[in-house]
Amino acid sequence: MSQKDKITIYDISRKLNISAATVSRALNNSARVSAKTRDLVLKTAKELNYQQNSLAVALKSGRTFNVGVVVPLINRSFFASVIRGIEEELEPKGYHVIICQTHEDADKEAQQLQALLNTNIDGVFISVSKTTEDLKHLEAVLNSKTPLIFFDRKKDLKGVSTVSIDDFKGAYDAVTHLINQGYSKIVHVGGDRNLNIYEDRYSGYVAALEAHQLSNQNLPGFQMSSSIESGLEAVNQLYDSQADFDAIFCASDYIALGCVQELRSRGIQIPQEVGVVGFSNEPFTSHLENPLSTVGQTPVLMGKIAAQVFLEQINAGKDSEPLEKNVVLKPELFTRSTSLKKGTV
Amino acid sequence: MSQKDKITIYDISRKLNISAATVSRALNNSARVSAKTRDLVLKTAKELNYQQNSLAVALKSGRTFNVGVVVPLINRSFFASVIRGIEEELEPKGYHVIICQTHEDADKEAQQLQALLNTNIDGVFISVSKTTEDLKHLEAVLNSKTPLIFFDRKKDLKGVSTVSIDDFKGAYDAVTHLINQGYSKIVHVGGDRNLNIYEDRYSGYVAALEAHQLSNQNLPGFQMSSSIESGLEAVNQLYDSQADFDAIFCASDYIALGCVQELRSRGIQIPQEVGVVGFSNEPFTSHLENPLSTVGQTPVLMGKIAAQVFLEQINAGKDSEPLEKNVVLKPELFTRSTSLKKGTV
DNA sequence: TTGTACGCGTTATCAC
DNA sequence: GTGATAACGCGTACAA
Repeated sequence: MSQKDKITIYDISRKLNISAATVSRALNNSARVSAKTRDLVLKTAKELNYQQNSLAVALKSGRTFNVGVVVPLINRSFFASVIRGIEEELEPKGYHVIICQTHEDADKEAQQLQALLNTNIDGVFISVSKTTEDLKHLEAVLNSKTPLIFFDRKKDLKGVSTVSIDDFKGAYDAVTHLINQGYSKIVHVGGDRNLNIYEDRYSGYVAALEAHQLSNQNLPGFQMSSSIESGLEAVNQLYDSQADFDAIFCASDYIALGCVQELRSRGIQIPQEVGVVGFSNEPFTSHLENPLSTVGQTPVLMGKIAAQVFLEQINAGKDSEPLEKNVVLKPELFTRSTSLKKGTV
Repeated sequence: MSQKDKITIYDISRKLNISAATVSRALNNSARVSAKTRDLVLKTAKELNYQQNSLAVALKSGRTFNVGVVVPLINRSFFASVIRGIEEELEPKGYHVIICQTHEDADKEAQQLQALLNTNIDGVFISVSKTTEDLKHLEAVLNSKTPLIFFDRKKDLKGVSTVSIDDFKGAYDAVTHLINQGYSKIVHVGGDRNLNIYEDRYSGYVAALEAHQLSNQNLPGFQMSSSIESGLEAVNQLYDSQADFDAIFCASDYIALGCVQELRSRGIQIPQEVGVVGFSNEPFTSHLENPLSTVGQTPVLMGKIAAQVFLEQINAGKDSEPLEKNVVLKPELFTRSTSLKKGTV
């Protein structure tokens, strides 16, 4: 069974004394083939264990049935889940998903995108890195007529469809929940507002405070990276500056975890003295002894919808105007132990 | 700047009134080109924003500079880190890493592998799913002369290099640590021993007990899936059967977390009454209020070494005998709060 | 040093 | 219904 050399449609055609063209037609279910020869071709193809060379097909057709997914970090549960959603939707249609991570590096992002383009990808899904400012590499994708879809983290670019969640509402709901639980001096430890998601979460936070006449307290604000260390540092700064606060709304679960750790090491009671809410619903948030309240983002659904948008674009034809679709998903608040001052939901 | 149509070496050759062959040579730094024409070609290539069509190159050369990584689950920190190690080693060499997940499904694994083969991948890294019994799809990879490398979870197959950690030693060290901390009735909640890693962890556990004359206690044993639920269930079964135990060595961190949760909900003191050790050093283990003791597997290093083995194989030439290299890494025990009965390391 | 011609495996467009 | 033939874009013997 050591079938080293790849067999082609020519091997089949020789064996059957027919032309390669006929074999190709038979394999592709063309109507212009007699049922008899088609069955014969299919049978011998199976016998010889023929495998279509998708490289040749791609070179000929221009379609590779490969799509690229570019994310900052692969090991964030959020991104892994979005990818899973894309896979679940696209693999049944014969597509392959190539995953790239940028490690939040704009240069690396540009390289990855260029490399994907070189392999004649059929489409690109991207959640941009937080250092991305220049958009040339994204425009290059559009210029090559390759469908481009932003998910979660997006940039302002014509002709690009986006799938995101309503970060404003997610933040607004989270802060409102804190207020309903009896907290009134709510600090926000946010992310880099260069990214739309962190900008929107900040705006939602501000709006919720305003809606409850709590916005004139001169509360300190933070823009930090999404990490445990940021959370530790933020809490330290709050106490160093003797700020008056009774709750922290964090732009990420990692920040929230850092806050919780530092608060606890200072002997602060959570949620009695200080309430904490995170963002993303990373799995570890529910594993903690005191599960963390957080905002869920339905990432699998996000991936599925992004994939559907891509398929629409493909079906519309390669030369049609890029359809610009903007889907916004609803976030979901998970109220767990770190924010339940009253003990009820 | 709407450069829609892809430009080829022919476009360059026409513009310069030279042959496409010369352009190709110039682009590939062939010695058989005058410096003058080479510079000219390179310059106009840049002007025209020429991008090599890697599909054509692949079809011609048989090399795609794509490698596939097949893992059970992408969102396990362990696998994500191995992938990162592979990337770090291979991307500088011009390779692309295509990631596939099998969701522990042998059929899906076979499909993924076949699909990768169809795209003329240059190599395959795989950690097999736990349901994999039939090895035909793996032999198919070998028959196609594509380098195949097992990491972590391996199968017995000739001509395949493997990179793994010493699971036996990892388990042996963990159990010995528990014994040194004063535990003597140590139960093992293991994984499916169809997988070599769980088999080895079980053997290491048994050997450590034997080495300390603790093996004749008729302790109950478990083979369960790696999940929180498994841990909950195992602890429940232990108490239901009124088993006499004072420590649990778990084959995974998720099982360990489940054990900890159930023990705590029953009011058992950890580590005073019962000690717990997990396996893998998933990040959440150090995030817990009571950080979980666990066995670390240096996954990034594992990925890097797997990549190096692959490169060796490639450099040895495609038709050379497949070199069978077996690298075994040393595990690293992280002793944290859940196993420190004496309070010291 | 450069050009010609061919092949990689497939599909599409012609004829017949 | 079937068979030549060209074409996708590139690399490379071979010839010049």
